[in-house]
Amino acid sequence: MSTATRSDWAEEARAALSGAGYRRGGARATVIDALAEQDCAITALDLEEELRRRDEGVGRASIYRALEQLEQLGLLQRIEVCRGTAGYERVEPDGEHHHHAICRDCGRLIPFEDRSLERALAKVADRIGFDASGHDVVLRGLCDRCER
Amino acid sequence: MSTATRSDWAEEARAALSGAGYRRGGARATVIDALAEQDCAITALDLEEELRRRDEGVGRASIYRALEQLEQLGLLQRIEVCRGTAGYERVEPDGEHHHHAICRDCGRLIPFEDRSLERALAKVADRIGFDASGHDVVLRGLCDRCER
DNA sequence: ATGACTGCAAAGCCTTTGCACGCAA
DNA sequence: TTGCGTGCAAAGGCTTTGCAGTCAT
Repeated sequence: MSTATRSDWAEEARAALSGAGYRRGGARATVIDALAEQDCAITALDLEEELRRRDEGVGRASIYRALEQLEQLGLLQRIEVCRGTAGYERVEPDGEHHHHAICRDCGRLIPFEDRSLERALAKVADRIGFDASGHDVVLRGLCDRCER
Repeated sequence: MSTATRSDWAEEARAALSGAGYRRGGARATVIDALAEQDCAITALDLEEELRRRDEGVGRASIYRALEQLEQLGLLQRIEVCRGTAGYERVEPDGEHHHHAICRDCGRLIPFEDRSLERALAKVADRIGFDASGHDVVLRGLCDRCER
């Protein structure tokens, strides 16, 4: 198990942004803190709503801009959660990550990790000579609640 | 190696549609024939353009509708090729399928197959108790042309 | 003082929907 | 004849961009 914590991620994000020449801005700071607390992928619009509920409202454009910058720096991973809608989640400093099973009925995201899947992915990238910096895996089907 | 051919797929598609109670329509037939010829994923808009070039133009709405119906019947798989844009490709009758490495520089799609990856995916779905009917795998990084 | 950051509104882009007409069955 | 299939145009939904005001450095 990893020893990384969520605040490590926020710390790393701030450092990376600063290193990349970004200034410190209120909206982006709010977005980073909110992302640090998420357990799984969240969409830009859900994030906007959550922040508004907490009275930390941030302009929609600022949210999208922050997400894009963080993704660019390799701090966030973007995944498609519904048709045409993107979700974002932290990329952990130690490389630890998970994938998702997505229920086609209720849309629920079920995160999972699997070592042998990771090994297979690394091997295939090597085999085909592709310099893979990352990968997405999504299982599609019915979750245990919807299956019955 | 599979013995399935592309016309098998078109055949199967027509049969499945007919079995599902769909009538035979010109626009959908054109879309099916065009899909049968593709080597890899194609977007709705690229398909529209290709058909127009061939003077077999089909209304955009009809293309989207056909793609959706075919996906619903399990004859097409939808994958996200660019941010917010979907590509579609045939699901072969024998279950054979491939995945993609996508170059983040030039956007090129490099298809690949891998048995042990498939095994790992099947095992993990089983392990977490998820009734997976399908899966997406995308490797992200730089292709051999852009790496240098 | 300079230039990045922010929020609002407008524009963009892919996709879906409404509707009238045409065609398969 | 019935109602599915089609095409056009309009509407939707998510995301990006333009711009003027604000704030960090």
